This record gives sequence, structure tokens and C-alpha cells, in this order.
Amino acid sequence: MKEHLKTYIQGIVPEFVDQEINLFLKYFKLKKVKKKEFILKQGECVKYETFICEGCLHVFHADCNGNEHTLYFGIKDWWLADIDSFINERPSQFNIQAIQDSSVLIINKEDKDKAFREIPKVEKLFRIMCQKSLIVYQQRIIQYNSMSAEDRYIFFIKKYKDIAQLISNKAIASYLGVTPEYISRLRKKAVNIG
Amino acid sequence: MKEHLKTYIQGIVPEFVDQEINLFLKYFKLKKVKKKEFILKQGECVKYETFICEGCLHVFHADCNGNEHTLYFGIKDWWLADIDSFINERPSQFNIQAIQDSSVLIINKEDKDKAFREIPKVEKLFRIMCQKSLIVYQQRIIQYNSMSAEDRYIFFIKKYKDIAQLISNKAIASYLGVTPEYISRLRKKAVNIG
DNA sequence: TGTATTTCTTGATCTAGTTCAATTTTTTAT
DNA sequence: ATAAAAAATTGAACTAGATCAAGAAATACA
Repeated sequence: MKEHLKTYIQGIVPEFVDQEINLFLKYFKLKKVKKKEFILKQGECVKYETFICEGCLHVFHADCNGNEHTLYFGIKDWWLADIDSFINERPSQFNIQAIQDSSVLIINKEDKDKAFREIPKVEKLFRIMCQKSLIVYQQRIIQYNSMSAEDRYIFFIKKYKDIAQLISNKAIASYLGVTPEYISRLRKKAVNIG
Repeated sequence: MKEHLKTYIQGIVPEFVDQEINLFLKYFKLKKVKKKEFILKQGECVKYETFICEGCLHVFHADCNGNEHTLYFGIKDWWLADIDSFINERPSQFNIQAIQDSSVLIINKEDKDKAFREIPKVEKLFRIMCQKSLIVYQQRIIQYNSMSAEDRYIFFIKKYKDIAQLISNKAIASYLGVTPEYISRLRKKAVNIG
């Protein structure tokens, strides 16, 4: 399983040498997560940063009316964490739940901090990962401001084909910020048009 | 002017020693920007990463209908860059325009890369900065999905009091993803309610 | 200082997306 | 294989926010 993460790291920071990666990988523990199982519930403090080897997980916030709002879905090669909670050690706003049986690698805060100190390239790795996430979020924000729900739906389905097939329409709705009913209507329309 | 940046850096990464900061600061050049002046126009490639010492700047995308969509406003102690353009060396989707006369410090790509190599703590600095931005974007995305335009307006005005006073309602509208007319109505309502 | 341009406001009308409720389909668990 | 629960669909009514248009106020600039 750790091979996944190794390949991922080499893809991001090619300067990493084997020995450094292996040292880093030692800090990770493999965890199997069953479908529907939570690895984080909102209100808890995030203890681990998580790399997905296989499966699919759902990061979402439930508001006081019980409505769910999706931050994102993660598949193979994605990282999961509520950074705000992990870094600032405050209760998380988010739930993380497996949509399928999944395998993840987890590292705790002390070990991650140790890795930052022992292996300087880890700083670079996380700096670049963060930048990549930022780009995606920026894109998404511009889309909220400039596109209709219908266009965002079409964009989502195209961009995240593989994820879209694994998740419910309800979950897509909660990602796009619309109601499940509306997704249902959009879908019907899409089918009729072809 | 560079003192601003120095203080900022010390606030983020206290381990930075004076000598390292000074070395890093050497790479920055001061630039004065007049109100309404652009430091980036969409379609251009981003050459500089920018730190704001004073003033206020506006980062926005103009769509094919000429409508503007604001990514964010920056004031003192904010960084500006379309990371996607800066890192991947592709044309930017964004404009950056001064809302007031402003002073900024700029660093170009080669110098930034050099700094990453010469001063390892710079990696840490940018890693932490990125994390902070991510937290803000995540918050904003959840708000798009869970709050009405009215509530987002109220939130914005409270959270960014100082920025809100400098910018037009039109600009606020383009940040929130609503029309200026609607902001006008919300404002009226707010005044009447008190 | 006056004029041109941009913003702001307001009314009237419209529509994308919501809400609620009922039914069907799919999934889950036994 | 079956019952129970969750998700999806559909219709009808509704509403938050958009659009268009026109006048008032504020800003920019020569």
C-alpha cells in the first residue's frame, strides 16, 4: 500500500531520494475503512492527516438544520484533512465518511512535525500539495460566482467522471450547493437532450 | 517598506533569524501602484509574487459577458498571485487592480526559486501561508453551499470591515456572486432594520 | 468648476432554483 | 428473499435573487 504514496511523492517532488521517502513512509500506518464508516466526526479534533490509497471518501459539514454541505470527495491519491482543525487543534467542522470500502495511510501530528524537522523536502512536498489545492479551490470559487447551477453540474460530471459514478445525486447536490430535487431535474433534462 | 514584510515573516515563522530574512528581503523590489492601475491583466503570464505593504488591491476575473467576478481583495499583509499562472507559467485568468494608491513588494520567479534553495525556511513560510489561504477558501466554499446571499453579505461586512469601507458595492457584489442591485436592496434593508 | 462617467437606487417583471408532499426505485440489512 | 430505510423522481406552488430600465447621486477628470 505504501508504494502508492511513494509513487505519489516522487511525482510531486522528484528530488526526493529513496532513503528519505522510506524514512517518511515509516511514520504512516495503514487503515482499512468500511463503507459508511466515519474516520472523523464534526466536533472532534483532527488527529491524523490521511492519504487515500484506494476507495472514496466524503468530506462534508452538517449545518444546524441537518443539511449536509460537501467540501470535496477524495479518491486514490488525494489527501484528507481539515487543516484548520489539524493545525490549530480545534474541533473540526467536518465529517469524513467512506463512500466505499477504502484503504488510507495516516500520520499523526507529532510524527508529521518530526518528519518536517528530519526531512526538509517534506516541507516542499506539502507546500506544493497546498498550492495545488489552492488552485482547485480558486477555480471553484470563480465558478460559484460566474456559472449557473446547471453549468456547474455539467462541469462537475465531466471533470470528476470517476467520482461522479461512485456517489449519490444527493451527495452531488451537497457539493454543488443545490437541492437533490434540482439535480434530479437536471439529470432528466440531460438524458432527454442526449 | 521592507520592515512590513519582515514583521510579517517573523509572525509566521518565528524561527527565521535576522540574517536569513534579510537575505530573502533582498530579492524583493518596491513598487508603487496608483489607484486604478493594473499590476496584472488577464491573459498575461504572472511574473511576480506580490506582498502588499499598504493600500488595497482587487483580484478578479472578467467573463466573456464582461461581468467581473472577484477572487478576493487584498490589503496590508496579504499576498497576491494567481498561483496557477505563476507556477505553471500559463496565462492568468485574473486581473489585479489597485483600488487605492498602494505599495507592494514584488519577487520574480527565478529569485523566488533561488530563495527556496538558499533559505530552507522559505519553504516553510510559503507552506504555512498556503495552509492559511486554504482554510479561508474552504470556509468560503462551505458558505456558498450553506448560506443565503444575504447572510454571506452580512458575514462579509462583519469579517472584512476595513476592506468593505474601501470598495464599491459593485465590487462586493462581484465577490459574493450577486448583482449590484441586490446589494443595494440588502443595504437598504439593513439600514431600515438598524 | 463643470461635465462626463461610473455607481447607486428603485420599481416592475421574470426565472432559476427551492420547498413540500406523494410515489417509485434502489439499497441495506436481516 | 424480504422488510425497512434511504434515495430518486415528479408535480405544483413559491421565493430569493436576476434582469431591465430609468433617474439620482457620487466620482473622476480636464
